[in-house]
Amino acid sequence: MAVAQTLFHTRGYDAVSVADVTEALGIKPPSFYAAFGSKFGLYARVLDRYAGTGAIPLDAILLPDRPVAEALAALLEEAARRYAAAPCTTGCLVLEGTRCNDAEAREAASAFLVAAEAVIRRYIADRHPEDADRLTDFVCTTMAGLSAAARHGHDLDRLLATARLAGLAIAQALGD
Amino acid sequence: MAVAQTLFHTRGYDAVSVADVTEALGIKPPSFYAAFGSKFGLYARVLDRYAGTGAIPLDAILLPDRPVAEALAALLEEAARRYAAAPCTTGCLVLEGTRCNDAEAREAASAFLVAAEAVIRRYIADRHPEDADRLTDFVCTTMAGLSAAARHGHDLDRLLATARLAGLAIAQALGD
DNA sequence: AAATTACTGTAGGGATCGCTACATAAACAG
DNA sequence: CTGTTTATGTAGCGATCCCTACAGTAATTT
Repeated sequence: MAVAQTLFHTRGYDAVSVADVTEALGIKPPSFYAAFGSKFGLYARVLDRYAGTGAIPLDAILLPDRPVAEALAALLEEAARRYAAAPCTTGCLVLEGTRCNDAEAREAASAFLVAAEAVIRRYIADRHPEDADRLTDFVCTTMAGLSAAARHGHDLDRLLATARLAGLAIAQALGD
Repeated sequence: MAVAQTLFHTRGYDAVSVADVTEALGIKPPSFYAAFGSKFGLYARVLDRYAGTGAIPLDAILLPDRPVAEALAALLEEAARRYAAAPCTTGCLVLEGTRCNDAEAREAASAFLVAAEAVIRRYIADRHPEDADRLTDFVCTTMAGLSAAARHGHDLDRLLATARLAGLAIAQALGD
């Protein structure tokens, strides 16, 4: 499972073939299909696993007793850190998964994205209801940008600098 | 050529097959290969065409007699407008092209991206040399985010709001 | 008009894709 | 030890991919 997660994260859903997976796992196609059902079946399980291992722990960052602007800035910085943590698995598995060419896989990844957006929006709306929509859009768009930038080769320092600049905008929008 | 550009912009390089193109153009494969050489050959010509038709006119926005922060904010707003202009061809053809699974096509798109980044960096460095690198990263990362958000379905209003928030960060970083 | 060139359509090659039928081997129940 | 079940490996199916050899038509040249 870990190697499959690395494969999908490194190359993306489309670029990983079942043959790649079976070779990496040292199994043959029939064993693969007995275990996971399909390529998408494996991907769905990888997404679940990612939510628990590689994804950003929203609950640990978006704390109720923390200034909203500070929490959102910390979220962006954490994204920068995770997206540049490993040289091969740059960016976000979910965000990158939402743009693959398989409709089923795309929708599965989008479901995780929508769920994360909802958590962020609810957190903001709790104290700044009138800013929740546009700030959620801004945070998620910035995270998508950070994921893309990481894939383009930006290292940790560059991603962090970008995340901090975005944090400035949030602080300003929330009235310092 | 226009229909090919729309095809690549709508579905991405990988998801467009030569059969799709030949059918859309009403020609047969041999005629296609006589005209364009290969799928990549067509894509390279589409990228060139895009630079003149659909891409953002950097020179018209990044004017020397304009405050840098204002120009960069205008650039982001223009990106928001273009990325949401048509319902099918959302996002940026070049930015989306940099993440396809064909190495040759990816590098061709990346070349356009690098060139655009260089223009932006030079424009900033002219008056704010110490901020050029991180502001260029921020602007390009935000544009990548806007392109992704457009593909995720954000409409013009949402993209514009995000772009304006990012503009705030730029103004603040350049000392208001 | 005859001959050469340029082009188009048919048909298919070679490779890879996700996936599976079938036969063989291993593990277990009686 | 026999019989059943489970799992693995071999081999390949049908579809699609990018691309091309070849034959036939149209246009141009002599």
